Amino acid sequence: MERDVCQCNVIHGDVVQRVQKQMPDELPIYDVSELFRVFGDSTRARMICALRIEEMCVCDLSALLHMTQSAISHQLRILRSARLVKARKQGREVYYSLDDAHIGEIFSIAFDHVTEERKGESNVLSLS
Amino acid sequence: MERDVCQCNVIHGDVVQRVQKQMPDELPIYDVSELFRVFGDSTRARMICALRIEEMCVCDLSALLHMTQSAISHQLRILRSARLVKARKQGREVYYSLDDAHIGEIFSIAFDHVTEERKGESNVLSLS
DNA sequence: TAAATATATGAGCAAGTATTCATATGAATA
DNA sequence: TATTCATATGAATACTTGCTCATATATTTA
Repeated sequence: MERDVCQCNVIHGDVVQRVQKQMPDELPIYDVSELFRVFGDSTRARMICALRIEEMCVCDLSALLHMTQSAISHQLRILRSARLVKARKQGREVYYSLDDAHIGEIFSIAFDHVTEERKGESNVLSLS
Repeated sequence: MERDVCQCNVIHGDVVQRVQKQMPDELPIYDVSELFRVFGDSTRARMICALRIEEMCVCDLSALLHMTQSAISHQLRILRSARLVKARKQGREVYYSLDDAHIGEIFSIAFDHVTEERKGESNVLSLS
C-alpha cells in the first residue's frame, strides 16, 4: 500500500495509475539523474565547456580554471568514470577530450534555457 | 598569474589562451551547472518524469513515488525556486506541472544518452 | 466555530562531496 | 641511474544535501 509512506489519502487514483503506467523504468531515470549529477558541479561544468572547445592536458585545464592540479585530476576521474571524457596519453602528459556526442547538445539546450531565463528575469525587473 | 594555483608549468600557453577566449562567461556556466544540480537527484528526476506526463498534486506524487508528503514538498520547493515547475492552487490542493519547454528536451536527449550507453556496455560485456 | 485535511517549512541528522595536503607512479631527461 | 616533471590517488576536512519529525498554515467540512 502507498498509505504507509504517504500520510494523506490518494486523491486521484486514476491520475496516479495513468502516470505509473507511462513512467520510464527506475533504472534509466536513475542513470539520467546520475548523469546530471556529474554535470551539476560548476568546476566539472567549466571543464566540460573547455573540452568542448579543444582537447587539453591536465596542466592546461588547471591553469585555465585557476585550480590545483590535484582538484582537476580528481574531477577528471569522475568525468572519466562517467564516460564523459576520454584520455589520450602522450609521454608523461595526458590529453583529455569529450567522449560523447550528446554532451554538447545537452549543454547547448541548457545554455539556451538559462539565457532565456535571465532575459525573463530582467523583463520582470524592468516592469517593477 | 596562474602559477600560484597550478603547480606545474603551463605547457601549452596557446591552447589555454584560445580556450580562454572561446569559453562562455562564468555566470551562465554557473547557472547551467545549477540547473543540472537540480536535475541530479533521482527523486527530483522522478518527479520531473511524472510531471512530464501529467499535472499532479502533492499527495498523488507522494503516493506515486512512495515517499512522504514532507519529502515531496521539500523537493517541490527546490523545483519551484529553480522555476522548473509551477503551482496551481485549487481549494486545499496544489497542482504542480512543468514550467519549461526545455526540460523535456534535455531529458529526452539524456535518456537517449544513457540508453545508448547501456547498449554499448552490453556489447563490451558480450565481447569479454 | 471546531475538527479534519492538504500542503509547507524549520530543525536536526546522517550521508555524500569538493577541495587540500601529502605522496605515489611513471615517463623524460641530465 | 638519479632527478625532474606531469599526473593520479588516498586520507582528512569543511561543506552540502536529502530525509525525518514536529509543527505551522490554510482551506474545507461537520
